[in-house]
Amino acid sequence: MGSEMATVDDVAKAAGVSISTVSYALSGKRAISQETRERVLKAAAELNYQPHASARMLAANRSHILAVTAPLHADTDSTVHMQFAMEVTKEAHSLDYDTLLLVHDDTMQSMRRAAATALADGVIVLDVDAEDPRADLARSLDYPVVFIGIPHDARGLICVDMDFEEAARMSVDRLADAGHTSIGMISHPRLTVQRGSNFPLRFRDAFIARCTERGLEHSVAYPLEHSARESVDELLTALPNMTALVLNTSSDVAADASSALAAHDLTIPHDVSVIAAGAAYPTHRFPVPLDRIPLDAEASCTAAVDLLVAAIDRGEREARTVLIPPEYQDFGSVRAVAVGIEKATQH
Amino acid sequence: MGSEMATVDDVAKAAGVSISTVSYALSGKRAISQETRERVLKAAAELNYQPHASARMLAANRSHILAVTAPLHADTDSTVHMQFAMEVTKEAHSLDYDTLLLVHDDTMQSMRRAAATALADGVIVLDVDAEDPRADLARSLDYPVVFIGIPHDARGLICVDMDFEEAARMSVDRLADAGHTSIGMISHPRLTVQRGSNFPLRFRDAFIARCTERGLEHSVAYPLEHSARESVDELLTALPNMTALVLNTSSDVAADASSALAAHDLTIPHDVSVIAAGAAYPTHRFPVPLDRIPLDAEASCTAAVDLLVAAIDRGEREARTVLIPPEYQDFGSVRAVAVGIEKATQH
DNA sequence: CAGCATCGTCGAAGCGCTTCGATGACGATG
DNA sequence: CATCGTCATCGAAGCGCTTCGACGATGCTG
Repeated sequence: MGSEMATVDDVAKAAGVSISTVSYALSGKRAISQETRERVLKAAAELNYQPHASARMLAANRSHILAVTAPLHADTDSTVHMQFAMEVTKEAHSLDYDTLLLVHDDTMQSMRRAAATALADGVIVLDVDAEDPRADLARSLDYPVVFIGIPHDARGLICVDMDFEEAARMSVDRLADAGHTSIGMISHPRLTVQRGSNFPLRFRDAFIARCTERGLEHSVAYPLEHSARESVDELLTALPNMTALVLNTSSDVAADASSALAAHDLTIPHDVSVIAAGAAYPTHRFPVPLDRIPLDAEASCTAAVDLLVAAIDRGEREARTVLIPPEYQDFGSVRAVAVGIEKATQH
Repeated sequence: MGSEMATVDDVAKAAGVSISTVSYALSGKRAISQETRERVLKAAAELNYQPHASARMLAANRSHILAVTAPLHADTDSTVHMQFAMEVTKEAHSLDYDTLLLVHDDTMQSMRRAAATALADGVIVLDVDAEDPRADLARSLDYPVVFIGIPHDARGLICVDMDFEEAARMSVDRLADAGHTSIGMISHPRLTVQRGSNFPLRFRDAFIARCTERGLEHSVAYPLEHSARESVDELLTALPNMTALVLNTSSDVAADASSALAAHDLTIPHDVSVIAAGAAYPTHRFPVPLDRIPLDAEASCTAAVDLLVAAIDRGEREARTVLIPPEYQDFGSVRAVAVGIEKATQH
């Protein structure tokens, strides 16, 4: 076990062939006779040969490492990013890549370093802002980069993200189809939105557009911190007849929604139907479980890593944006409103 | 920016010195005249020279990469591990190391590979079980490994962990000093404990020992899933006079504690004083904020990385266990019991 | 002033691997 | 039977860096 690490030379000697033959037999990059290959494989196995990573990197000019950058905003929910980092790692592993974690204040510099020193073969960018400076960096770098999230100016970039617009439409449609005509929405905490995180805006705009399209009363609130209370108050002022609530917000705020509604003597789903859309956190264990359109880390990360590896291994670098279709999970927090009765009471 | 990457040769030519002089000037491993060094530094800066990572690794036989292994137990709270992974990464960065994320079912193999291919210079092991097979692996490997968590057989290993025993004692003392005489404890979910995670046992045993020592009534419950309800029921059956509760459990269960107590018409801290000990999650935003002895990822990770780097760079490989002293955070969930009155009512 | 450290620099030998071009053996071709 | 293409293998040239030993120059020492 501890015995000195075996090298290609050792394998070559043991198999009675040259070094290059060993290399070709193991990589399959040139034809090698069945017989010789088997001899090499056997020798390699017996010596427990493992190619020296840096030697391989240097010679092949490829590290088989992907870098994952996650900036550390104070307001950012780092557990979400880490979930993404994990999914990236899993998918990368299945494609024979390792992942390097780059979590520094200065993501730009990390990215530049990873590229300049050839430490990593490519980069996955997490937590993308609308005006993310890493977009320009990526364009200038001539180096494979895939964004999970979509910056405002996505020209020339490869991006993957959940289809937040579709998720918003799906939420509105679900509620409208159930007869709701006055829908509130709680967005992400003000700070996140102000910083210019991209997806809250996309979701909100699509929400408003769809409500307008379907002729629904609507209003959007931005919570201040970790509580939903003020937002619910706001919404009920703006929409006294509100019977439905769409949450596209942080875990804290979503968890607080039912008690915030309870403060107004409203219960889910009897008085208010609720959907948590783009939720990275589970909602089925909330005191009142909520219907959910999950932010599916696995789907996004798988797609992103596949694209990145394609860019590295097969040179597929054309810009493109891949949207992951949302999926609706029903936990019973949306209730149909009897339209006739509703109308009757209003008249 | 995009221009072809500069190499030592380029720098050497630009500075009018030999390659080795450049290397020594940059590394400082041999004396170089002030004047020459400045010339080299200037040339390097102008060419934006960044040493090629794999070349450096190969020549120096050191990758400047640390591996972080986090096995993926289904029952495990991966966000906690990821928090640790992040802290490790931050500290590693400050010591000029990068971190590779190894999150596979087969942690053993990952570790072996990292060592055998010299991909990483050392490994940080997270989520350590009492009977963790990685302990034996580490002993057999002659390779720097640091455990965050303490396996049952820690001989020959370098381990870092929070001092759970001390945290348990601290909790008991706090409550006992406040006059409580009947203390319940909710441990980690049954599955975690059964799997042999190490720290729940250490905490529980120290809790029991201290209670016994101070002559306090006590009982321990193991929740089944994510709810505290059954555990609270159990404890109140075992300890009808219970006035204090120590939580050393998962975030879900801890968050549920106040409502589980409320079901018995008990409020915190009026009827029951509560301490969350060894909590990786924040408790001050709970409906009722809880006193907390945090599981301080930063402290453990900093210590662990420092030890690992010492083992790598300075060969300090002697076995040792470093315990991080716990720290008490008061959020008002512990209330003093007037002993005289208590006694009076009992008589 | 011969003898000896010390300092600053250079050249060259690798680190372990990949990969290109060359070579020989062999059967197929005209 | 000379020629050519294929197939399997080998040798050698790097990849970009670190590091060891050597060497001239300089400054001390006795």
